[in-house]
Amino acid sequence: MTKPLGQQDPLQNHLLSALPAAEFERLSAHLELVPMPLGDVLYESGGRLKYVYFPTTSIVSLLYVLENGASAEIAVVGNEGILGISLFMGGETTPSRAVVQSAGFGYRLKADHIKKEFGRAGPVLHLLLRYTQALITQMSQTAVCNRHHTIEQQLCRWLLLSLDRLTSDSLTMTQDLIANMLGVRREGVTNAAGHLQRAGLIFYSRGRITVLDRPGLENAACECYAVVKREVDRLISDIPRGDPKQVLGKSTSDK
Amino acid sequence: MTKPLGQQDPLQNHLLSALPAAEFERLSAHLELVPMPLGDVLYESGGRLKYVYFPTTSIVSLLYVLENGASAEIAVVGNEGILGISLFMGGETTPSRAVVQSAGFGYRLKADHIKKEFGRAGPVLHLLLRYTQALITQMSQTAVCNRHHTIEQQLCRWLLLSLDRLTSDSLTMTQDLIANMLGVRREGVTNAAGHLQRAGLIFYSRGRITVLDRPGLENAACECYAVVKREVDRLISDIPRGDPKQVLGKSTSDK
DNA sequence: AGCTATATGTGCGTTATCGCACAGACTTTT
DNA sequence: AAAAGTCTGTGCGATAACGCACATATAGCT
Repeated sequence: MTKPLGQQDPLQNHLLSALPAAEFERLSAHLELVPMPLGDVLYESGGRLKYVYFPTTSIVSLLYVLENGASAEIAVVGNEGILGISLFMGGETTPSRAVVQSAGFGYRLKADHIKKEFGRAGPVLHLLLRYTQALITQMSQTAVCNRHHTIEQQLCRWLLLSLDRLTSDSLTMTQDLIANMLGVRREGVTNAAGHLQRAGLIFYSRGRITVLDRPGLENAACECYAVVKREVDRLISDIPRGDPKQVLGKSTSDK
Repeated sequence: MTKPLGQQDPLQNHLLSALPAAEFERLSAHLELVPMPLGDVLYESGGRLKYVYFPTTSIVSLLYVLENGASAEIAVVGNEGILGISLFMGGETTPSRAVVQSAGFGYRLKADHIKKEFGRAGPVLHLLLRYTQALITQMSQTAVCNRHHTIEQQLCRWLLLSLDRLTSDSLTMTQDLIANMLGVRREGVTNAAGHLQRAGLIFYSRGRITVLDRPGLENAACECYAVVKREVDRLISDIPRGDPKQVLGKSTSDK
C-alpha cells in the first residue's frame, strides 16, 4: 500500500522542494526518513518536541482533546506541510496532539537543526512562516465550519482535504475514525456517508473510501474546503523551486 | 468612558512592554496613537494591511465571515497582543476580518517598519512569533469549543477573555453583538445570559454587562478559557521586561 | 467452514439550537 | 409628553445532532 523505501524522496514534501538548492542541501544531510504508521502519535498535548516532521506520503491530524475525552481535529497536515511548528515559533510545546491519520512516510529533523536553521533568518524561516499562516487559515476555517456547517458538508471538506494530500483517489479510514476527527458521532458519519454514496459521489466499504465524483463532492462540500485550498496554494504551492525572492515575499517590497 | 489621550502609554501593551529597552526605543519613534471606536474595521477579509496594531485599552475580534453572511469569532486580541500578523508571517493578507469589539485606544505601526524590524531577526521577531503561537492556541481552542460546548459555557469563556483584556469588571456589548461574535442566535445569548444573571454571576442591562461573581463565572465556563489563558501567560506575560534571553526562548537552549 | 473482530445500518427518544414572530421595557429624540 | 429606536424576553414548531441499543454485514483467523 505504502511506497517502498526506494521510492521515497524528500522533495515529495512541498516545503522542502520549495527551498533554494543551497538551503535544501544544508538540511538534507540531517533529514531522516521515517515510516509513519497509522495511529502513531508524533507529539502529545503539552509534550516536548524532539523533531519536526515533513510528511511525504503520510497524513497527520492535529487534534485538540478535551478533559472529558471528546476531541476535534483542527487541521490536517500532509506533504504540503510540516509538523511541530511550536518548535520554531518559540513555545516548545502546544496543547495539541498529532496523530497519523493515513500511514506513509516522512522525513524528520532534530529540533536543534531546525532551530539553528531558523535562526539564520533566511528562506527557511520565511517559508515556514508562510506555511504557518496557511495552517492558521485552516484552523480558523475549521472553527467556523464547526459552528455553521452540517456533518455532511464537513465530511466532504474532510475527504477533499485528505485526498489532496495523497496521490490516490481512495483512502483507508473507518467511519468511526472519521467521526473522531470531526468530533461527531459515528452514526452521524454513517448517515452522511450513506447519503453521499447513494448520490454516487463516493463508494466505501469497511474502512476504504473511494471518491467516484470529485466535482460532485466539491459541490457538496462547504466553502471551507476551497478557502483552505486557495490559501495553501497561494502561500506555498505557487512558489517555484529555488526562487528566494518569492520565498522571501519581497517581490513587491520596497526595501 | 475611554481614558483620555494623556493617560495612554505604549507600555500598556504587553508585547511592547516585554521588549528590551533598545528595541522598544527603536520602535516607539514610529508608534502612532490611534483611537479605536466600536465597530471599526482594522482590516477586511483578503484586504492588504497598511499597519499592525497594538491595542492598549481596546479589544478587537478576529472574525471569519461565510458566504451566506454567517460569521464566527476565532480569536480576541487586546492589550496582550498585536493585529495584522499576516504582515510579518509573509502572507500579506488573511481571509479574516478584524473588528473593534470594545472601544479604546491602540498604537499602530506602518507595515514597512514592522517588516524591517522583523527582518532584524532579533527579540521583536521572537516575541511576535511567541504571541502568534498563543493566538494559534486560541483559534484552535475556539474550534473545539464550537464543536462541543453549550452557548452558556461559551458565553462565560467569551466574557472572561474579554474582561481579562480590560481594567474594568464590566463591558459594553449588546447581546445581539455577542451573538454575532459567537456565531449563534441572539435569543440563545438572551437565554444563557438570563440564566447567568438569575444565578447571580452577572448583571446586565441594555448593552452593559457587569461580572458580579468572577470565580462563579470561571466555574460555569468550559475549560477552553483556562487553556487559552494559561498559554498566553506562558508565552507572553511571564516574560519580564527587557530580558532578551527569555524573549529569545534560549534559556534552556544548547546553542 | 466456522468463529470472532470489526465495520456499518437503523430505530427511537432526548436535547440544543434554530428561525420566526411578537411583546414588553428602556433610551433617546423631537 | 409623545414618538421612534433599540434592547431584551418569550413562545412555538422545526431540525440537526446526540446517546443508546441492537441488528446486520464483512474480513480475517484457526
